[in-house]
Amino acid sequence: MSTKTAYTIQQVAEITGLSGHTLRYYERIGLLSSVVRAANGHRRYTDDTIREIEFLNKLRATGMPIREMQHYAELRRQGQSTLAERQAMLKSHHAVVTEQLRLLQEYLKVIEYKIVLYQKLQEEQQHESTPVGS
Amino acid sequence: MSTKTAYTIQQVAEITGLSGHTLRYYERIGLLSSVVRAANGHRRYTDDTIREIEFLNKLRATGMPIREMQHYAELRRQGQSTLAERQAMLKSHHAVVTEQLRLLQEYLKVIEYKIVLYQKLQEEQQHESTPVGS
DNA sequence: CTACAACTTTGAGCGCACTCTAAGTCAAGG
DNA sequence: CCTTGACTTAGAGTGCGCTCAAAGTTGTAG
Repeated sequence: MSTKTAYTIQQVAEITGLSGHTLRYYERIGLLSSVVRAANGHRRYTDDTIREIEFLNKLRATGMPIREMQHYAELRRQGQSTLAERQAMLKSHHAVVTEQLRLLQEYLKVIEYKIVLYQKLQEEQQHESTPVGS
Repeated sequence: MSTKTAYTIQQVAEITGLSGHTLRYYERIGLLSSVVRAANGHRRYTDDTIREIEFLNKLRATGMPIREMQHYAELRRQGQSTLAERQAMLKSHHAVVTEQLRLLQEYLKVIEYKIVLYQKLQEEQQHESTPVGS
């Protein structure tokens, strides 16, 4: 009943959506802690590592720079004494993303407005016989 | 009554948040149509151009690649016959951004969850054996 | 006249986040 | 034994979006 499921790099690539190249890259820049090796030197990923990668993916997708993720990973490695600092990082990132979200929504409205405007212009065009400059 | 207000590149930089370098760059890759020159060859921007730049900024901020913006600008230059295509581009981009927004909100929730988790872990830590103080 | 600041151009350089190449190892199958 | 294919490493290359450098012109102030 032990969760000894060990994934190959190929499998993890499929599961996480990262390429094998990127998985190795993430490991060597210190984003991934402790990837175990098989007898032949090949990487063997655990469920834990996969969950770790999936969280990293969410940080990336929300725009956290690699640099910051490296810092986060470093704190993680230092153990529970860094819980507060990690939490602070997440809070700060949360605020940034929230603001980003607000802006996106605002800009989306402008784009919507423009779509409607283009609609009107096209309708005008069809009701007119002679083209008019914009 | 004519709005003859002509801005220097420096002024436009301040207004739009883009650097002078970037304004020239945008012009040479064809994002900006028709920037008029003063007698000495210096650029003079109109209110119209500023509005154009501000809209481009919104497209950029919502993640539209420069390539796509170039296409959009090219269509603009071709006149009102491209209204439908430009509208289609904006609609497509709108859909992409909306999806992006959805994902961001989802990931934000995961981050929130983690912040709460870290809170709990810290509280546990304080209620346990080891004396505080570092 | 000189100095300086603000612009101009062309083209090179940079930071980020991958992405790929080359050369090598190893285990399994024919 | 030989080939195949999945892996390994270190390091080079790529694409994007700027960003800067160098050299030259122009207009104004002292």
